[in-house]
Amino acid sequence: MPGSIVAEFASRGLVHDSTDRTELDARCARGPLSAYVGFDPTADSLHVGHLLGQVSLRRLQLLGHRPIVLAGGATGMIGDPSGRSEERNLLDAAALEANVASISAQLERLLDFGPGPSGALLVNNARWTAGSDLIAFLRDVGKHVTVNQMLAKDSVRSRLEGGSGLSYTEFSYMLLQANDFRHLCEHHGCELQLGGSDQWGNITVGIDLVRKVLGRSVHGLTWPLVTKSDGTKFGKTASGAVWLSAERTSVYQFHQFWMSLADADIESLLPWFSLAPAADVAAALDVHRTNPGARNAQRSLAREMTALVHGERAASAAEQAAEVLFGSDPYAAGEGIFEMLAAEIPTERVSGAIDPMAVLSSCGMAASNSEVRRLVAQRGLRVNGVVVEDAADLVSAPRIHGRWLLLRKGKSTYALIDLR
RNA sequence: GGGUCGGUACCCAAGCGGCCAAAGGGAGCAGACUGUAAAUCUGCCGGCUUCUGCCUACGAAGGUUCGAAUCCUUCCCGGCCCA
Repeated sequence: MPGSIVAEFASRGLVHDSTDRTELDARCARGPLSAYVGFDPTADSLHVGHLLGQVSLRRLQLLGHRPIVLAGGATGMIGDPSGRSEERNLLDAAALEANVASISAQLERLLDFGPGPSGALLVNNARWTAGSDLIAFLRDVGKHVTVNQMLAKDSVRSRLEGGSGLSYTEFSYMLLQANDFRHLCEHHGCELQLGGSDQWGNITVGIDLVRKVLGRSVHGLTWPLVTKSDGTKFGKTASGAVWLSAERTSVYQFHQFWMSLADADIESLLPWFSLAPAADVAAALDVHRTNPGARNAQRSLAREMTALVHGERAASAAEQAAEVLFGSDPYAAGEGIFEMLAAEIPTERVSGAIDPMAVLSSCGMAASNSEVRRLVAQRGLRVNGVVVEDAADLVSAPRIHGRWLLLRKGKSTYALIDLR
């Protein structure tokens, strides 16, 4: 007997809006159901902004239900106006197709695509939308949705009121999404659509369409928007989005992203993202509250998310790297540790004489010579844990294990120089 | 098409002939305090530099002037109003 989605999501504060919960509960009790989350493949990697959707599907899969991930190969060509103040750039079909392909590899680590009633499914709406004919679409889909309904959606209204307007193309987005739900219900028995709260409008259009076309009653559930207490956008750092692809965001950086979450946010983020049982999460938060300085909640979420996305081994490597960097005397660390660190933090191989300015800019520590001077003057640069008083100190600093120099800028920006 | 207001550094925004690499705010970087957090305070924040200057920059191109982000001409782009 699969578990209750409502109970599980509600206990974690993951329900923002939902259709009738008693009905959905009753449906869960009857057996596994299929549920879907969509994403627009606007890049060749997912980022942490997408992760809650995927984790939610995993959560539901662990309850015994079947997750369907929908790649918006067609809708990505349109652009969802929800939560956007301006029209987006349109991507071409080939780019979207390539993106879907590389993202599917990432999804395979997050979800179990094996056979069985709860095996995950990846679908691309380009398959059933790209070749569809306009007249048929207008008759089969457009006929069932009134413009009055569409105009009432927040996403549309805010754009109309905001003066920026929206194109007919974007206006049609919700119809395509509704049709996706209809397609998935008809061909894959999908009965639930999940999404962030900004998707609620689109989801309800789909539910109505399914009822009218297929005469079936399906469900929708949204989670709250992931926000941060300081008002900045979740998943964005100064250097841009935090990606799931190790090529775009190193495992170490990914790990540090979770590690450095604010206390004010971890209380909601831990239950949202962690797949551990609610009781365990509550216990972890209790520990955290008694000693927030230990950052135990952040540490365990960082570990879990890194392991989920990059695997156990990469996660412990990142964790160990962080421990060396933020812990002890670098000279005390074993030789093997540095080999590992080199894979986690920016590392610059240098042969021959060191040119301090060149090295610092090539390893990404500083963008210009004057920045190096500034940094040194402000005592913000360390080699092997010792403050650099003069850029020349870089040349004279003793090499760890005869080979390494560990650079540190400020508190938490590191780089290695390999002088082998 | 006509009118009008505007385009200043990463973003917002002041300046409207010299004292302007350009006020103020935000972002960013560093320091102090801390807990790899938040808040707060301090410094830096175009590039190069012998730290003294030099170079590049106020939408673009020309011009006036000893001197222009500031004045003139043309062009490009955006907002609003009228058609």
